[in-house]
Amino acid sequence: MTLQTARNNTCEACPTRAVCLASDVEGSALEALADCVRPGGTLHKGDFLYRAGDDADRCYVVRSGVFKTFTVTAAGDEYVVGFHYPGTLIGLTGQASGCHTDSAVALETGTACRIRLEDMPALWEIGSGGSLMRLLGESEEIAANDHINLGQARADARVAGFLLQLSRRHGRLGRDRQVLHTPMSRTDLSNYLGMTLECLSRVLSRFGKAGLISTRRGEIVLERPAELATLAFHLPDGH
Amino acid sequence: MTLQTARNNTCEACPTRAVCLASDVEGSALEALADCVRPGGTLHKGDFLYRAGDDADRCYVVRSGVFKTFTVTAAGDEYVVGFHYPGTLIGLTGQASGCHTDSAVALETGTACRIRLEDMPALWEIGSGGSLMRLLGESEEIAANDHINLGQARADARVAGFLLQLSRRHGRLGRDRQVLHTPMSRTDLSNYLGMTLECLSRVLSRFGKAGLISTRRGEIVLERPAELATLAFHLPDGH
DNA sequence: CGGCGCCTTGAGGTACGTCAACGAAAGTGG
DNA sequence: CCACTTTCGTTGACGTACCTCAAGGCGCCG
Repeated sequence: MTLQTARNNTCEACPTRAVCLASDVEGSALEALADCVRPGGTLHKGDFLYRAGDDADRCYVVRSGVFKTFTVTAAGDEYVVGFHYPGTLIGLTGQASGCHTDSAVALETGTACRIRLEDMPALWEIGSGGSLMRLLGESEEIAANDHINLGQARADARVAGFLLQLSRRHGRLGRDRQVLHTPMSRTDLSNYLGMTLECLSRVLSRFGKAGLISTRRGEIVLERPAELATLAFHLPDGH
Repeated sequence: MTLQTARNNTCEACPTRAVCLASDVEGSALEALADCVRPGGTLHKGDFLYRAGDDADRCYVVRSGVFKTFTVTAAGDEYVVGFHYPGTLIGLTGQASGCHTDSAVALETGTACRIRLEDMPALWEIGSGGSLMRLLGESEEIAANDHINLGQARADARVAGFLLQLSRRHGRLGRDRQVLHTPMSRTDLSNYLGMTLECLSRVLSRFGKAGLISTRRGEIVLERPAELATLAFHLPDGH
């Protein structure tokens, strides 16, 4: 690997830099940041970023692609806990016990940056502590949003709420808010949303027939976001 | 206020110290910690720790009592997002936007310590960064647990899962794992669990008649935790 | 004692889970 | 390139659990 390609892996050249740890960092501090935040190798669909039981001596920020986190019960059942797009901090679960309690797997080709816990103090010194707090706050907000969303009795409301949240995330990433990139399977999505595969399929079919959305492979297009919003719970501002 | 009573408010004298930021800190560093973590005044039932819209220039750790966090929709509907016992970090929501998106209110008399964001780097220097990560990780784990729990279709499973999670939290706090302190109203609890008040009441009645639990005012006693566990989803270890 | 929250219990409709079959798309081997 | 296999997604019929609406205890406080 040449120096040039190595440079391309730094925060300075990162396409998601604006929504990540480097958002408040300028100039020479960027180089210091590169010592703390190490991009990992390319992961392909099905590759694990980390597994349940691994030492939790670091956490990760998604750089590209989409990752799914999940836990497996003693009975072998899988529970999908989250879908993580670029600029999302993951891998904090297990900081309490010392090893990860969940696993993270790539849903498509992507990369993630590793942050070793021992580098955390340096991160604060560089001045990206504020960015770190922002990422932590976003994690909490997504979790809170999910909590409310899953508490909704109606499947329609849960699906609509998920689509709108994902739309907001797309907006923050500078993507088209109407064309949602959804590399996860129906099985994973229904698991995540706390409903059966069949129920999710029916809801999406209904939305499609009503002209609210259209579905392509690995993509869901919001044709009428405003009408979708009437189906979901509604928070005061662009939560 | 005398010096003595002031000392009683420090981490050194805190009853929940072992599960909080001070768990890894010894000796003189405890004094430095006291400069970062300031205990707030006593809050009584119904008092707000913070409100949606307040500047998010600090976060909080519950020191005593129980707090509830919730968001209010544009329509005025309240959604309970969490119940927070001593040793829990709250107030991170809003770090992204600059002001809190949820509110925190005391469910009974209690106190919370404030951590100003500007003191965060000092926290890391003192050496309690690891503790902070542990608290963050616990937040994430609770959120993940809630996500799975709420995804359960059966109300029985959701309630059983909640009771068992609360039991584990009691254990960490050194309390009796069978006698759960539950100062929240049925309305709040049903809201949190994503079901109606009536449904929750029926489930608790059923559990009571089956001899699994007994309910007193502000208390739920787990008579047969093992049988409750068969009703809830089951994670590999003491999650 | 009467008023008021809070919780409980009851009856009926609806939505989602379950079981099952079908259809569509991608990957495999000849 | 084409059948085969596998995986994934869709659609249908039925039972059950929860939501809705409604009435009835229980504790608290004036």
